[in-house]
Amino acid sequence: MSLSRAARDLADVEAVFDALSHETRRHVLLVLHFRGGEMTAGRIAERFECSWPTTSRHLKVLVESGLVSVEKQGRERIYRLNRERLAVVERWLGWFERSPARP
Amino acid sequence: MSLSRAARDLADVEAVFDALSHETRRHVLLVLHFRGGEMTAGRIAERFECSWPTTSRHLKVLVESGLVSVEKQGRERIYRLNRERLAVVERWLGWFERSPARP
DNA sequence: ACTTTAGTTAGCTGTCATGCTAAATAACAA
DNA sequence: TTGTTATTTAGCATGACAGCTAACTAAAGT
Repeated sequence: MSLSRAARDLADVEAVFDALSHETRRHVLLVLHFRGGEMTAGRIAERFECSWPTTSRHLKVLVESGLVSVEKQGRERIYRLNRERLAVVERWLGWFERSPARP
Repeated sequence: MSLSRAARDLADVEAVFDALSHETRRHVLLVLHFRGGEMTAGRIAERFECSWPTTSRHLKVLVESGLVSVEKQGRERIYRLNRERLAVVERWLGWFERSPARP
């Protein structure tokens, strides 16, 4: 059973904003971006204070939000930034450009 | 003792993304926008399922993030959308437009 | 086969957010 | 002053989340 378009959009917004609500996750996205868009889990984790499993879970949240994707390569996992996915945020902000109904 | 600019920026991003992480709060902002930018607490609350105190707390979070401000008028409180504050999000997104360091 | 390397999953814990109801405040109306 | 309306604060219960360590999986090296 598939969701309506509106419901899907809402779920996207939910997932993306939820992922962005944690400083570590926002930071991961920036690190990914400034390192060229892709890195292995290990190279990401070594840049953060928290334990590796904790970072791993943050990455999972990011993947589930669609902001990042993973590809397994040998025993490594390569995380890749999906820049286009940030459009979810831009689209949401776009509502505030539309002129409100007048009183 | 004042925070450095960078620390203030970081705190702003934190507060704003945190405020935006809850669907109800995002919804409040949209309602405010489409109703012309300002509403009393009561008129906001009546549009939401959750109890009035719960909405009230959401409003508080929004105010603390700077996305909304309040003004007391008689026994009512008027909540006002601060559209410019959404620039915090835009600025953050702006990082991803900057070209990453090349490898 | 055994070890090392890369990374995730499981399970636990403490903290914090969210929801509720009931009580408090504060302005206005009678 | 008593009551009513508007709204917040207090206090509590529940649940989600983030952190940790330990255990697990899976690929690669020896």
